[in-house]
Amino acid sequence: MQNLSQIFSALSDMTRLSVVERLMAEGELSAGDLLDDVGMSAPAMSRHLKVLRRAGLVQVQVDGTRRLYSVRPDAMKAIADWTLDHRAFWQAGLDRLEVHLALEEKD
Amino acid sequence: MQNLSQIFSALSDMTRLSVVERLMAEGELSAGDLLDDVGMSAPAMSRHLKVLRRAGLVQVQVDGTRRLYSVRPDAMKAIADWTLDHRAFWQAGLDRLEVHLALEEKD
DNA sequence: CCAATAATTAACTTGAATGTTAATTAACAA
DNA sequence: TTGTTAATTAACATTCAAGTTAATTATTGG
Repeated sequence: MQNLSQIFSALSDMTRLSVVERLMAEGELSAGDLLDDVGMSAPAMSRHLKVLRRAGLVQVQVDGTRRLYSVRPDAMKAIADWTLDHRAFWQAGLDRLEVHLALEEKD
Repeated sequence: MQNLSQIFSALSDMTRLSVVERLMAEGELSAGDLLDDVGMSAPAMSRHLKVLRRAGLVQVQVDGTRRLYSVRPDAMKAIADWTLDHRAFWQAGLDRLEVHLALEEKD
């Protein structure tokens, strides 16, 4: 599994975040499929996919002349794990906020 | 709440990711405190903090000449929510992987 | 008021990221 | 083989990110 900041870096671009979300929703897609309606050249998309690959967020399966991309579940889990590792912090914080709002309502 | 890609962008830098983790572990710290052992100029850190602020990841509380920074729980929750929104995807993927590994063990 | 401390903003340099078009590689099909 | 399609790599231009030092703002204490 890759570095977490590298994963975040890969997702810091709207194009790449959209690609990942689309792959999770629609399953594996080719580089050409991912190009639809994006208004971007093929080489540009190819490089975005390379960034996602190197971050460990997607994997490729060769299918003839096409490359089928899909999201790696373990990469998504790495992010989920990180948030859950700190859940005690943000859960407590949100609870405090809720109490605060509840008290404010009384005024 | 800010854009998710903006949050990821803020966390894509190791310095900033470390700052966020340190703030979650130690509670609120001043800009000067955060500078310790980082080997970086104050202006550089100041700008990292600005990035985190604009992404909605941290908040500031003025205390005399110091600025006390802390992590905003709702920002962390936004990331957690995103991963959980797609949990069905990566959970299923990991289960499949587990089955795969279990079957491989039999050989 | 004046000096000291904390932090930010300004100005500048440098390296990385992102897009383009052109060229290259690889697989398939006539 | 030859031509077509899919995708990537090469080369280049431009914009953005991140660091530095110097200057500025704001608060506190003598």
